[in-house]
Amino acid sequence: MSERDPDRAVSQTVRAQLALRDLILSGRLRPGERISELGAVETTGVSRTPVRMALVRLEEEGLLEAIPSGGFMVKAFSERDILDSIELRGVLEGLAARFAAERGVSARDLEPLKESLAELDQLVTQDPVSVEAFSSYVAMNARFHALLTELSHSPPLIRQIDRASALPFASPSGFVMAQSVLPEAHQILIIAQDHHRIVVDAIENREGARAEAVMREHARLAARNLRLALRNRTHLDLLPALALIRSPVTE
Amino acid sequence: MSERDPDRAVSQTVRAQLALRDLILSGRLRPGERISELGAVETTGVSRTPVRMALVRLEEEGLLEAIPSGGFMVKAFSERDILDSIELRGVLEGLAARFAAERGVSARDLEPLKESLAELDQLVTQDPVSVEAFSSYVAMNARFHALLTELSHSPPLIRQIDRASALPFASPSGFVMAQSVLPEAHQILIIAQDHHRIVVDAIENREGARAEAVMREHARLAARNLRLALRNRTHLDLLPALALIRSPVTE
DNA sequence: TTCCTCATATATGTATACATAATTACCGCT
DNA sequence: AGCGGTAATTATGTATACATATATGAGGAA
Repeated sequence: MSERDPDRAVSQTVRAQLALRDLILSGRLRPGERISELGAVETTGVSRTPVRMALVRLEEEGLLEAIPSGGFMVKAFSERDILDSIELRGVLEGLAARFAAERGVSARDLEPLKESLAELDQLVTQDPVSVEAFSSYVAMNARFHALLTELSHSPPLIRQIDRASALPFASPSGFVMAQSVLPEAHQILIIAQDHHRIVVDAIENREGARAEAVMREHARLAARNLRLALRNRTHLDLLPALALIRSPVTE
Repeated sequence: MSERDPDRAVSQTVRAQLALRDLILSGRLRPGERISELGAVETTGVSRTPVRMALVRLEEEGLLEAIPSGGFMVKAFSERDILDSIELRGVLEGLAARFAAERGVSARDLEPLKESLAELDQLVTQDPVSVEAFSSYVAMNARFHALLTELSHSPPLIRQIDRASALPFASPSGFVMAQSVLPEAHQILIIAQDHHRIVVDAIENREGARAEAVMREHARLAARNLRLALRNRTHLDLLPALALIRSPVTE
């Protein structure tokens, strides 16, 4: 009853979850910092019950860690943790691609993936890729990966991939924006798109091992992007997820 | 204030979670059935708040599914879902074994795994394996898999494996008890133990690909056990997890 | 000065009351 | 007799009040 019209659409729990996630990823809540329920109530404007729900969900999401004595703290990640999360996602996406290849995909189901591939081609072929192009690349890339995952037709696997990709630095598009300011940008984009093309081809020809291997290697591009971005320390602001890293990157 | 001494140790939330999980796995709550919060309050004896917490956690655990209009229902699994979950666990454990092999494990860290291996040997070498032996095999097998997972030294991966193994039919020991009444029991046990031995050897010699491959194949033993158990329809009561399966096995 | 203890305060865990949305049942109409 | 609409009931989402456990600070004694 206390709500105005514009907010009525989403639940208080979701609103609290979004607000807290934003606070964490933006770095305003530092890794290791304890999250006060009362404080969260003040900043989010909702009561303790939905705040607690949101905290539990964020813990399952991997952004928070339960404190043994009670409550939650912001999780801290090492660079190794991030690289492992990327490798993990690659392994899972590799399994999805192998399932799709081994089990076969109807031409009708493969259609959307090929369309997505063609859309990506449009972007990659322009030589100086504009920053706006990178933004839309992020969305289209996410769509390609989502479609590919679905082709596994395996709900348990899709669920696990979603969970693994929930951490922003592990998502398929996690470090794409870092490319936009790197000299190697265009090369990496071309290679990534080649991976996309190969995996579609492998699925179509039911080459399971090939599809799996290329998706694993594809994920490692994200690891390369991360390392490159950490070398040239500039433009780390493009990667809010790095606010969660343990020691080095805090400005 | 309302608690007696013996119960004070665990929180109401955990108690509700355990009670509800037991209700689900025992099949008293059927797949697809909506879980009434009020009903859960009556059966568990705790109030709505911890019940809701438990429901959220069980959803993240994979046993419940959120209903769009609100509330939760018991999740239903197909036989394919179960087989995929097993394959998924194998892939993740394979990654853990590969990490351990590639990154190297100190002799001191490998010691507990070798001890666990030796303990398992003791059991496997008796020819007619007693039913009690199978029970302790379940615990020792779980320990071996947990130790192996830890050797990856990768918190994100360990976390994902724990999540994947949370579903009872996907856990490393999920279908071991089914073996106890199967004629092929001893053979499968011997093969499984050989896998254990090989993965330790592969890790010790830093053979990443071999370690990964054998753990994948190892998980497929569980799939074989499942299929065998579903053929000889006897003793399905040893596998309470199958209460979650969609169509066939409901008595 | 330092450490231990006790008291106070604040935090989380739990219970319940209230409001709103959804589902169901019943009645009327076609 | 079947379908649709409305009302009533029940369910979930939210807020808050209460109890308990933990953490912190102050005071006293060694």
